Amino acid sequence: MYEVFFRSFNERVSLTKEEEEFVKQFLTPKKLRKKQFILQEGDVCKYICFVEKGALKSYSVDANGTESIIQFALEGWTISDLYSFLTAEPATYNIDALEDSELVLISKASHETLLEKLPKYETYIRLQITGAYIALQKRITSVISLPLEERYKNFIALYPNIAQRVPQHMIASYMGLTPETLSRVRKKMNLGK
Amino acid sequence: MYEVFFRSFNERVSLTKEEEEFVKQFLTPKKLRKKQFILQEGDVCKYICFVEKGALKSYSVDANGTESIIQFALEGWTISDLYSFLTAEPATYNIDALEDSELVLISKASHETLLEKLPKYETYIRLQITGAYIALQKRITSVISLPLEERYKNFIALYPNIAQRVPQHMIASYMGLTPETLSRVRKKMNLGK
DNA sequence: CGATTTTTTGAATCATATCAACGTACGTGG
DNA sequence: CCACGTACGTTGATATGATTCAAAAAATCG
Repeated sequence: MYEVFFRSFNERVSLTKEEEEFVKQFLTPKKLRKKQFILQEGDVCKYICFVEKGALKSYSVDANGTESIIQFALEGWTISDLYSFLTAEPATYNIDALEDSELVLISKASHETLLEKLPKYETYIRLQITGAYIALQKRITSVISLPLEERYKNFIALYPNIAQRVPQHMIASYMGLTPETLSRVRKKMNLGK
Repeated sequence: MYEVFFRSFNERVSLTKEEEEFVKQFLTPKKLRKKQFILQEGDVCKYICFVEKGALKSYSVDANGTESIIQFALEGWTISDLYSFLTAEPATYNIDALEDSELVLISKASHETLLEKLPKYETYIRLQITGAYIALQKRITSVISLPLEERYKNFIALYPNIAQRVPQHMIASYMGLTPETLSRVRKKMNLGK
Protein backbone atom coordinates (compact mmCIF):
# COMPACT_ATOMS: atom_id res chain seq x y z
CA MET A 1 0.00 0.00 0.00
CA TYR A 2 1.15 3.49 -0.93
CA GLU A 3 4.12 2.06 -2.86
CA VAL A 4 3.68 4.29 -5.87
CA PHE A 5 3.14 7.33 -3.70
CA PHE A 6 6.32 6.83 -1.74
CA ARG A 7 8.27 5.97 -4.84
CA SER A 8 7.20 9.30 -6.30
CA PHE A 9 8.03 11.07 -3.08
CA ASN A 10 11.45 9.48 -2.71
CA GLU A 11 12.36 10.26 -6.30
CA ARG A 12 12.07 13.93 -5.44
CA VAL A 13 12.97 14.04 -1.75
CA SER A 14 14.19 10.96 0.00
CA LEU A 15 12.53 9.98 3.23
CA THR A 16 13.75 7.84 6.09
CA LYS A 17 11.59 4.93 7.19
CA GLU A 18 10.50 6.96 10.21
CA GLU A 19 9.45 9.84 8.05
CA GLU A 20 7.50 7.50 5.81
CA GLU A 21 5.65 6.17 8.81
CA PHE A 22 4.93 9.69 9.93
CA VAL A 23 3.53 10.63 6.55
CA LYS A 24 1.39 7.50 6.37
CA GLN A 25 -0.75 8.72 9.25
CA PHE A 26 -2.01 11.47 7.01
CA LEU A 27 -2.89 9.38 4.00
CA THR A 28 -6.20 7.72 3.21
CA PRO A 29 -6.57 4.98 0.63
CA LYS A 30 -9.61 5.04 -1.62
CA LYS A 31 -10.84 2.78 -4.37
CA LEU A 32 -12.83 4.18 -7.21
CA ARG A 33 -14.86 2.30 -9.78
CA LYS A 34 -14.80 3.28 -13.42
CA LYS A 35 -17.06 6.31 -14.02
CA GLN A 36 -17.25 7.10 -10.31
CA PHE A 37 -16.72 10.72 -9.28
CA ILE A 38 -14.21 11.84 -6.71
CA LEU A 39 -15.21 15.47 -7.23
CA GLN A 40 -18.23 17.14 -8.76
CA GLU A 41 -18.49 20.71 -9.92
CA GLY A 42 -20.04 22.84 -7.20
CA ASP A 43 -18.71 20.75 -4.32
CA VAL A 44 -15.63 21.83 -2.45
CA CYS A 45 -12.56 19.81 -3.39
CA LYS A 46 -11.53 18.13 -0.16
CA TYR A 47 -8.53 16.15 -1.33
CA ILE A 48 -5.41 16.06 -3.32
CA CYS A 49 -5.66 12.70 -5.08
CA PHE A 50 -2.58 10.71 -5.87
CA VAL A 51 -3.14 7.88 -8.34
CA GLU A 52 -1.67 4.57 -7.19
CA LYS A 53 -3.36 2.60 -9.90
CA GLY A 54 -5.81 3.34 -12.69
CA ALA A 55 -6.64 6.54 -14.51
CA LEU A 56 -8.75 9.62 -13.86
CA LYS A 57 -9.65 12.78 -15.69
CA SER A 58 -10.62 16.26 -14.63
CA TYR A 59 -12.91 18.25 -16.88
CA SER A 60 -15.29 21.12 -17.12
CA VAL A 61 -18.73 20.98 -18.70
CA ASP A 62 -20.07 23.88 -20.73
CA ALA A 63 -23.62 25.14 -21.23
CA ASN A 64 -24.33 22.55 -23.98
CA GLY A 65 -23.07 19.72 -21.82
CA THR A 66 -19.81 19.36 -23.74
CA GLU A 67 -16.94 18.11 -21.64
CA SER A 68 -13.48 19.67 -21.92
CA ILE A 69 -10.76 17.60 -20.38
CA ILE A 70 -8.30 19.61 -18.34
CA GLN A 71 -6.07 16.82 -17.20
CA PHE A 72 -5.52 13.10 -17.27
CA ALA A 73 -3.88 11.37 -14.33
CA LEU A 74 -2.35 7.91 -14.54
CA GLU A 75 -0.34 6.05 -11.91
CA GLY A 76 2.11 8.33 -10.18
CA TRP A 77 0.23 11.50 -11.05
CA THR A 78 -1.70 13.81 -8.79
CA ILE A 79 -5.07 15.29 -9.59
CA SER A 80 -7.30 17.81 -7.84
CA ASP A 81 -9.11 21.10 -8.28
CA LEU A 82 -6.31 22.94 -6.59
CA TYR A 83 -8.06 26.29 -6.49
CA SER A 84 -11.06 24.81 -4.75
CA PHE A 85 -8.86 22.75 -2.45
CA LEU A 86 -6.86 25.76 -1.31
CA THR A 87 -9.64 28.32 -1.06
CA ALA A 88 -12.58 26.05 -0.13
CA GLU A 89 -14.59 27.67 -2.93
CA PRO A 90 -16.88 25.40 -4.97
CA ALA A 91 -15.04 23.41 -7.60
CA THR A 92 -15.35 24.32 -11.27
CA TYR A 93 -14.04 20.96 -12.40
CA ASN A 94 -15.28 17.41 -12.19
CA ILE A 95 -12.98 14.49 -11.57
CA ASP A 96 -13.91 10.90 -12.29
CA ALA A 97 -12.33 7.54 -12.95
CA LEU A 98 -11.61 6.25 -16.45
CA GLU A 99 -10.80 2.82 -15.04
CA ASP A 100 -11.17 1.14 -11.69
CA SER A 101 -8.56 2.98 -9.67
CA GLU A 102 -6.78 3.17 -6.37
CA LEU A 103 -6.05 6.55 -4.89
CA VAL A 104 -4.15 8.02 -1.99
CA LEU A 105 -6.03 10.98 -0.57
CA ILE A 106 -4.53 13.88 1.30
CA SER A 107 -7.10 16.04 3.06
CA LYS A 108 -6.74 19.75 3.58
CA ALA A 109 -6.00 19.28 7.28
CA SER A 110 -3.37 16.63 6.52
CA HIS A 111 -1.84 18.80 3.85
CA GLU A 112 -1.52 21.72 6.23
CA THR A 113 -0.11 19.64 9.04
CA LEU A 114 2.42 18.01 6.77
CA LEU A 115 3.52 21.37 5.41
CA GLU A 116 4.03 22.56 8.91
CA LYS A 117 5.65 19.52 10.48
CA LEU A 118 7.70 18.07 7.68
CA PRO A 119 9.79 20.42 5.53
CA LYS A 120 10.45 17.60 3.10
CA TYR A 121 6.74 17.50 2.36
CA GLU A 122 6.79 21.12 1.36
CA THR A 123 9.73 20.41 -0.90
CA TYR A 124 7.91 17.48 -2.43
CA ILE A 125 4.85 19.59 -3.11
CA ARG A 126 6.91 22.42 -4.50
CA LEU A 127 8.70 20.12 -6.90
CA GLN A 128 5.48 18.42 -7.95
CA ILE A 129 3.76 21.65 -8.72
CA THR A 130 6.80 23.06 -10.46
CA GLY A 131 6.77 20.08 -12.79
CA ALA A 132 3.06 20.47 -13.37
CA TYR A 133 3.51 24.16 -14.09
CA ILE A 134 6.24 23.55 -16.65
CA ALA A 135 4.13 20.89 -18.34
CA LEU A 136 1.16 23.24 -18.52
CA GLN A 137 3.27 25.98 -19.98
CA LYS A 138 4.39 23.64 -22.73
CA ARG A 139 0.79 22.71 -23.34
CA ILE A 140 -0.23 26.35 -23.69
CA THR A 141 2.67 27.00 -26.01
CA SER A 142 1.65 24.08 -28.14
CA VAL A 143 -1.98 25.21 -28.28
CA ILE A 144 -1.30 28.80 -29.24
CA SER A 145 1.59 28.28 -31.60
CA LEU A 146 1.47 24.91 -33.35
CA PRO A 147 -0.69 23.46 -36.12
CA LEU A 148 -2.94 20.57 -35.15
CA GLU A 149 -0.74 17.81 -36.48
CA GLU A 150 2.21 19.03 -34.47
CA ARG A 151 0.12 19.38 -31.38
CA TYR A 152 -1.11 15.85 -31.74
CA LYS A 153 2.40 14.51 -32.37
CA ASN A 154 3.63 16.31 -29.28
CA PHE A 155 0.87 14.83 -27.23
CA ILE A 156 1.61 11.30 -28.41
CA ALA A 157 5.33 11.74 -27.88
CA LEU A 158 4.81 13.11 -24.40
CA TYR A 159 2.08 10.76 -23.22
CA PRO A 160 2.21 7.57 -25.28
CA ASN A 161 0.66 5.63 -22.43
CA ILE A 162 -2.34 7.96 -22.21
CA ALA A 163 -2.90 7.66 -25.95
CA GLN A 164 -3.02 3.90 -25.56
CA ARG A 165 -5.37 3.81 -22.63
CA VAL A 166 -7.97 6.47 -23.22
CA PRO A 167 -10.48 6.68 -26.06
CA GLN A 168 -9.57 8.98 -28.88
CA HIS A 169 -12.52 11.30 -28.40
CA MET A 170 -11.17 12.17 -24.97
CA ILE A 171 -7.85 13.16 -26.45
CA ALA A 172 -9.82 15.36 -28.84
CA SER A 173 -11.56 16.88 -25.84
CA TYR A 174 -8.21 17.47 -24.13
CA MET A 175 -6.99 19.21 -27.26
CA GLY A 176 -10.13 21.31 -27.61
CA LEU A 177 -11.23 19.60 -30.82
CA THR A 178 -14.23 17.62 -31.98
CA PRO A 179 -13.69 13.86 -32.29
CA GLU A 180 -14.29 14.11 -36.04
CA THR A 181 -11.51 16.63 -36.47
CA LEU A 182 -9.01 14.53 -34.57
CA SER A 183 -9.99 11.51 -36.60
CA ARG A 184 -9.28 13.45 -39.80
CA VAL A 185 -5.99 14.79 -38.51
CA ARG A 186 -4.92 11.23 -37.80
CA LYS A 187 -6.04 10.14 -41.22
CA LYS A 188 -3.99 12.87 -42.86
CA MET A 189 -0.96 11.80 -40.85
CA ASN A 190 -1.80 8.30 -41.91
CA LEU A 191 -1.18 6.62 -38.66
CA GLY A 192 -1.74 2.93 -38.51
CA LYS A 193 0.20 2.29 -41.67
CA MET B 1 14.82 49.45 -3.75
CA TYR B 2 13.19 46.02 -3.84
CA GLU B 3 10.00 47.49 -2.32
CA VAL B 4 7.65 45.68 -4.67
CA PHE B 5 9.54 42.44 -4.26
CA PHE B 6 9.34 42.47 -0.49
CA ARG B 7 5.75 43.59 -0.55
CA SER B 8 4.96 40.55 -2.67
CA PHE B 9 7.00 38.33 -0.39
CA ASN B 10 5.43 39.65 2.81
CA GLU B 11 1.93 39.26 1.42
CA ARG B 12 2.57 35.54 1.22
CA VAL B 13 5.07 34.94 4.03
CA SER B 14 5.98 37.69 6.41
CA LEU B 15 9.63 38.36 7.01
CA THR B 16 11.39 40.06 9.87
CA LYS B 17 13.70 42.95 9.06
CA GLU B 18 16.67 40.65 9.64
CA GLU B 19 15.32 38.11 7.22
CA GLU B 20 14.78 40.83 4.64
CA GLU B 21 18.38 41.89 5.00
CA PHE B 22 19.47 38.31 4.61
CA VAL B 23 17.46 37.90 1.45
CA LYS B 24 18.77 41.15 -0.01
CA GLN B 25 22.26 39.72 -0.28
CA PHE B 26 20.99 37.34 -2.92
CA LEU B 27 19.18 39.86 -5.08
CA THR B 28 20.55 41.81 -8.01
CA PRO B 29 18.82 44.87 -9.42
CA LYS B 30 18.72 45.28 -13.18
CA LYS B 31 17.31 47.94 -15.46
CA LEU B 32 16.06 47.01 -18.87
CA ARG B 33 15.25 49.32 -21.74
CA LYS B 34 12.21 48.79 -23.88
CA LYS B 35 12.83 46.01 -26.44
CA GLN B 36 15.91 44.78 -24.59
CA PHE B 37 16.21 41.04 -24.00
CA ILE B 38 16.80 39.45 -20.65
CA LEU B 39 16.70 35.99 -22.21
CA GLN B 40 17.10 34.72 -25.75
CA GLU B 41 16.11 31.34 -27.06
CA GLY B 42 19.07 29.01 -27.03
CA ASP B 43 20.79 30.63 -24.06
CA VAL B 44 20.45 29.13 -20.62
CA CYS B 45 18.06 31.04 -18.40
CA LYS B 46 20.21 32.24 -15.54
CA TYR B 47 17.66 34.17 -13.50
CA ILE B 48 14.24 34.29 -12.08
CA CYS B 49 13.16 37.85 -12.87
CA PHE B 50 10.86 39.72 -10.57
CA VAL B 51 9.34 42.87 -12.08
CA GLU B 52 9.63 45.89 -9.81
CA LYS B 53 8.50 48.29 -12.49
CA GLY B 54 7.61 48.07 -16.15
CA ALA B 55 6.41 45.15 -18.25
CA LEU B 56 7.96 42.17 -19.98
CA LYS B 57 6.79 39.33 -22.15
CA SER B 58 8.00 35.80 -22.76
CA TYR B 59 7.37 34.26 -26.15
CA SER B 60 8.37 31.59 -28.59
CA VAL B 61 9.06 32.14 -32.25
CA ASP B 62 8.03 29.59 -34.85
CA ALA B 63 9.58 28.64 -38.16
CA ASN B 64 7.89 31.56 -39.98
CA GLY B 65 9.10 34.04 -37.40
CA THR B 66 5.68 34.42 -35.79
CA GLU B 67 5.81 35.22 -32.09
CA SER B 68 3.50 33.49 -29.65
CA ILE B 69 3.31 35.20 -26.31
CA ILE B 70 3.44 32.78 -23.40
CA GLN B 71 3.25 35.28 -20.58
CA PHE B 72 3.11 38.93 -19.73
CA ALA B 73 4.66 40.19 -16.51
CA LEU B 74 3.83 43.54 -14.96
CA GLU B 75 4.93 44.93 -11.60
CA GLY B 76 4.80 42.29 -8.90
CA TRP B 77 4.98 39.39 -11.31
CA THR B 78 7.77 36.95 -11.89
CA ILE B 79 8.96 35.79 -15.27
CA SER B 80 11.52 33.24 -16.40
CA ASP B 81 11.99 30.15 -18.53
CA LEU B 82 11.65 27.93 -15.52
CA TYR B 83 12.54 24.72 -17.30
CA SER B 84 15.78 26.17 -18.59
CA PHE B 85 16.50 27.79 -15.24
CA LEU B 86 16.09 24.54 -13.34
CA THR B 87 17.74 22.16 -15.77
CA ALA B 88 20.33 24.47 -17.36
CA GLU B 89 19.11 23.33 -20.78
CA PRO B 90 18.91 25.98 -23.52
CA ALA B 91 15.83 28.15 -23.26
CA THR B 92 12.96 27.71 -25.69
CA TYR B 93 11.49 31.10 -24.87
CA ASN B 94 12.61 34.67 -25.32
CA ILE B 95 11.97 37.35 -22.74
CA ASP B 96 12.14 41.04 -23.46
CA ALA B 97 10.88 44.35 -22.13
CA LEU B 98 7.70 46.00 -23.37
CA GLU B 99 8.58 49.17 -21.48
CA ASP B 100 11.64 50.45 -19.68
CA SER B 101 11.67 48.21 -16.64
CA GLU B 102 13.34 47.53 -13.33
CA LEU B 103 13.91 43.95 -12.32
CA VAL B 104 15.08 42.01 -9.32
CA LEU B 105 17.15 39.04 -10.42
CA ILE B 106 17.62 35.83 -8.50
CA SER B 107 20.41 33.65 -9.86
CA LYS B 108 20.39 29.88 -9.73
CA ALA B 109 23.01 29.85 -6.96
CA SER B 110 21.05 32.39 -4.93
CA HIS B 111 17.85 30.47 -5.47
CA GLU B 112 19.43 27.27 -4.22
CA THR B 113 21.02 28.88 -1.23
CA LEU B 114 17.81 30.63 -0.26
CA LEU B 115 15.86 27.40 -0.55
CA GLU B 116 18.36 25.74 1.72
CA LYS B 117 18.88 28.46 4.29
CA LEU B 118 15.52 30.12 4.55
CA PRO B 119 12.43 27.92 4.76
CA LYS B 120 10.23 30.98 4.26
CA TYR B 121 11.77 31.42 0.83
CA GLU B 122 10.71 27.93 -0.14
CA THR B 123 7.21 28.73 1.07
CA TYR B 124 7.18 31.93 -0.92
CA ILE B 125 8.27 30.11 -4.06
CA ARG B 126 5.75 27.35 -3.50
CA LEU B 127 2.92 29.83 -3.13
CA GLN B 128 4.03 31.84 -6.14
CA ILE B 129 4.19 28.84 -8.37
CA THR B 130 0.93 27.45 -7.07
CA GLY B 131 -0.76 30.69 -8.04
CA ALA B 132 0.88 30.61 -11.45
CA TYR B 133 -0.20 27.01 -11.94
CA ILE B 134 -3.81 27.76 -11.10
CA ALA B 135 -3.82 30.73 -13.45
CA LEU B 136 -2.40 28.62 -16.26
CA GLN B 137 -4.97 25.94 -15.68
CA LYS B 138 -7.71 28.53 -16.07
CA ARG B 139 -6.09 29.75 -19.23
CA ILE B 140 -6.00 26.25 -20.70
CA THR B 141 -9.60 25.71 -19.74
CA SER B 142 -10.56 28.91 -21.44
CA VAL B 143 -8.66 28.04 -24.61
CA ILE B 144 -10.06 24.56 -25.03
CA SER B 145 -13.62 25.19 -23.95
CA LEU B 146 -14.76 28.74 -24.63
CA PRO B 147 -15.70 30.63 -27.78
CA LEU B 148 -13.42 33.52 -28.72
CA GLU B 149 -15.61 36.26 -27.36
CA GLU B 150 -15.75 34.65 -23.96
CA ARG B 151 -12.03 34.06 -23.94
CA TYR B 152 -11.39 37.68 -24.70
CA LYS B 153 -13.85 38.85 -22.05
CA ASN B 154 -12.16 36.61 -19.50
CA PHE B 155 -8.80 38.01 -20.39
CA ILE B 156 -9.98 41.61 -20.03
CA ALA B 157 -11.72 40.86 -16.77
CA LEU B 158 -8.67 39.11 -15.36
CA TYR B 159 -5.98 41.48 -16.62
CA PRO B 160 -7.54 44.88 -17.29
CA ASN B 161 -4.19 46.55 -16.70
CA ILE B 162 -2.43 44.41 -19.31
CA ALA B 163 -5.14 45.19 -21.84
CA GLN B 164 -4.52 48.89 -21.26
CA ARG B 165 -0.78 48.75 -21.52
CA VAL B 166 0.06 46.36 -24.30
CA PRO B 167 -0.84 46.65 -27.97
CA GLN B 168 -3.80 44.62 -29.09
CA HIS B 169 -1.85 42.48 -31.50
CA MET B 170 0.14 41.13 -28.57
CA ILE B 171 -3.04 40.11 -26.85
CA ALA B 172 -3.99 38.35 -30.07
CA SER B 173 -0.63 36.59 -29.97
CA TYR B 174 -1.19 35.59 -26.34
CA MET B 175 -4.55 34.16 -27.33
CA GLY B 176 -3.14 32.33 -30.34
CA LEU B 177 -5.02 34.47 -32.87
CA THR B 178 -4.10 36.77 -35.72
CA PRO B 179 -4.46 40.50 -34.99
CA GLU B 180 -7.17 40.74 -37.65
CA THR B 181 -9.26 38.09 -35.95
CA LEU B 182 -9.05 39.78 -32.58
CA SER B 183 -9.96 43.09 -34.16
CA ARG B 184 -13.09 41.51 -35.65
CA VAL B 185 -14.02 39.82 -32.40
CA ARG B 186 -13.88 43.18 -30.69
CA LYS B 187 -15.95 44.74 -33.42
CA LYS B 188 -18.62 42.10 -33.02
CA MET B 189 -18.70 42.73 -29.28
CA ASN B 190 -18.86 46.39 -30.14
CA LEU B 191 -16.49 47.60 -27.54
CA GLY B 192 -15.87 51.28 -27.44
CA LYS B 193 -19.52 52.11 -27.82
C1' DC C 1 4.93 67.43 -39.12
C1' DG C 2 6.72 63.05 -40.89
C1' DA C 3 7.66 58.34 -39.88
C1' DT C 4 6.44 54.28 -37.82
C1' DT C 5 3.42 51.27 -35.53
C1' DT C 6 -1.02 49.68 -34.76
C1' DT C 7 -5.69 48.76 -35.90
C1' DT C 8 -9.29 48.15 -39.12
C1' DT C 9 -11.52 46.53 -43.34
C1' DG C 10 -12.38 43.66 -47.47
C1' DA C 11 -12.20 39.56 -50.36
C1' DA C 12 -10.55 35.00 -51.18
C1' DT C 13 -9.01 30.78 -49.19
C1' DC C 14 -8.41 27.30 -45.88
C1' DA C 15 -9.54 24.84 -41.56
C1' DT C 16 -12.74 23.24 -38.24
C1' DA C 17 -17.40 22.37 -36.66
C1' DT C 18 -21.75 20.40 -37.35
C1' DC C 19 -25.05 17.01 -38.52
C1' DA C 20 -26.18 12.67 -40.15
C1' DA C 21 -25.05 8.09 -41.34
C1' DC C 22 -22.50 3.97 -41.18
C1' DG C 23 -19.19 0.38 -39.60
C1' DT C 24 -16.89 -1.77 -35.96
C1' DA C 25 -15.65 -3.49 -31.51
C1' DC C 26 -16.97 -4.65 -26.95
C1' DG C 27 -19.34 -6.25 -23.09
C1' DT C 28 -23.62 -7.90 -21.00
C1' DG C 29 -27.49 -10.52 -20.40
C1' DG C 30 -30.10 -14.13 -22.24
C1' DC D 1 -21.78 -18.81 -26.70
C1' DC D 2 -24.52 -15.95 -29.33
C1' DA D 3 -27.22 -11.69 -30.00
C1' DC D 4 -28.07 -7.32 -29.00
C1' DG D 5 -27.17 -2.80 -27.39
C1' DT D 6 -23.97 0.70 -26.47
C1' DA D 7 -19.86 3.24 -27.15
C1' DC D 8 -16.43 4.47 -30.35
C1' DG D 9 -14.36 5.79 -34.69
C1' DT D 10 -14.83 7.10 -39.46
C1' DT D 11 -16.71 9.36 -43.49
C1' DG D 12 -19.29 12.74 -46.31
C1' DA D 13 -21.69 17.09 -47.23
C1' DT D 14 -22.36 21.54 -45.73
C1' DA D 15 -22.00 25.63 -42.86
C1' DT D 16 -19.37 28.46 -40.02
C1' DG D 17 -15.31 30.58 -38.49
C1' DA D 18 -10.40 31.90 -38.83
C1' DT D 19 -6.43 33.01 -41.70
C1' DT D 20 -4.19 35.30 -45.33
C1' DC D 21 -2.92 39.07 -48.12
C1' DA D 22 -3.44 43.67 -49.44
C1' DA D 23 -4.60 48.16 -48.42
C1' DA D 24 -6.24 52.04 -45.93
C1' DA D 25 -7.27 54.50 -41.70
C1' DA D 26 -5.95 55.74 -37.07
C1' DA D 27 -2.89 56.37 -33.36
C1' DT D 28 1.73 57.17 -31.42
C1' DC D 29 6.44 58.95 -31.17
C1' DG D 30 10.26 61.75 -32.03
